[in-house]
Amino acid sequence: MSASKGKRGRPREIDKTDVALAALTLFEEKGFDKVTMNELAKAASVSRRTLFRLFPTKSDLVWDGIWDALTYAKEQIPELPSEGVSLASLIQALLLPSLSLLEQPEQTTWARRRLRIIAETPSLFDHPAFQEMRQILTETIEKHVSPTKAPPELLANSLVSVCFASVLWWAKNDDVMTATEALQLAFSTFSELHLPLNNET
Amino acid sequence: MSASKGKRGRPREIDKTDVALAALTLFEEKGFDKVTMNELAKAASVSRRTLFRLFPTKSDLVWDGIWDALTYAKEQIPELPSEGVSLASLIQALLLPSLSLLEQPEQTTWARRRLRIIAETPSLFDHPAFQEMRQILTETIEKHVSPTKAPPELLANSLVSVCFASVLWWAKNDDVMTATEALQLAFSTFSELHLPLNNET
DNA sequence: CCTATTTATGACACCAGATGCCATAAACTC
DNA sequence: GAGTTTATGGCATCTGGTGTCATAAATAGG
Repeated sequence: MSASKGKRGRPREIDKTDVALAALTLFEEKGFDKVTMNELAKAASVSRRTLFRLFPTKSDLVWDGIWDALTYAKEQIPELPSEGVSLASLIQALLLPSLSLLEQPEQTTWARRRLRIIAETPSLFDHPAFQEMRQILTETIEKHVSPTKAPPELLANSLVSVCFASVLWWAKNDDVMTATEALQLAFSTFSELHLPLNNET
Repeated sequence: MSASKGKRGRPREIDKTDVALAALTLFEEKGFDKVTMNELAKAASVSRRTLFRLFPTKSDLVWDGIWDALTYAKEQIPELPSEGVSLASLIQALLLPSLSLLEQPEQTTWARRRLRIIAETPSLFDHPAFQEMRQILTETIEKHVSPTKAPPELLANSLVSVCFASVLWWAKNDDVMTATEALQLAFSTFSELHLPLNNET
């Protein structure tokens, strides 16, 4: 399972997932902010320094393992028609499938535990990978989607946010509906919205 | 201008806004993360401890002064009809007016400077006041808005996120349109979206 | 088997944000 | 002027995060 593929040096002795799991449990018990890294290192029988090498930031202990979704979305971009894509198709081709990754039986238990911790900890709401996601989505909208009235960057950021909100909500209410259904519901509610536009030219 | 209203003790000697202004300038020059609190204290001729008393967190140096918008939204809630409000009316009554507060001539210059710094610094994307905003909006939707297909909490969180995205976008592109127009555009784009709903019962 | 290389690990020191504690200085009320 | 209230500053400490260096363990090659 480890990367012992003809590589030279000493192979990894510590299982990252074990450490992350111990961390998740502690976070659930005491709350993310109340758990210190020293404490965590002791609980996982690892030195503090090694813990930081495995997970450069405390937040990575929670976020690691959720980002397959992002990877998936990136991989699907080349499959898009080169132009004239509708926003709805973009959501269907990139966003919805990403969300449903979280619902794969293999991952969904861990993913929900992680997301519930995130939902309870606003300081975890942002993650560097989001920045990448916003930028990629902006570029994709600019290149592939037929022009809309709203600027691509605004759309991309809004889409990412609504996705995130949907996923967090799902993690706390997975008995009600799936993550993809939550996202669809959010958007369908917005579509029934008719705000008067004041175009003052 | 200071709160010297028949109050007892020693009056404030330091002008908070002066300190915040010096901070903003430094942030703009070097980037939020590259400015240290020690440095800042020296630049503002205040002791480190006093600086932290004035602004409990570094992020407050940027966020303080933007939250009149939140206060305004809270004040408007009692004015809502007790039930049967549409989501569109809610947006019009609470969210859009809050945004337009940022465009008041007196505040807009500072507000945009602050927001531009926030836009460039993902670690500033969340602020404790957002939590309050999400919760208030959730409760307001539950009590005043006629039931929608989407759960109130999901709607509230999405709305807050889209507002925030719109405001950030506006701060970077204030020459193109106003913040309220940006928000309207975002929603109107979403309205034209028709995602197929897969209700698998 | 021995050596050189690669890598994981751990101990130590250090920076930066944040907080608690205590002493002091400057008003303000009486 | 005496006592009270409040702002301020210095100090110590906690916590997340990083750099550095030495050491231990495993592998490839002779």
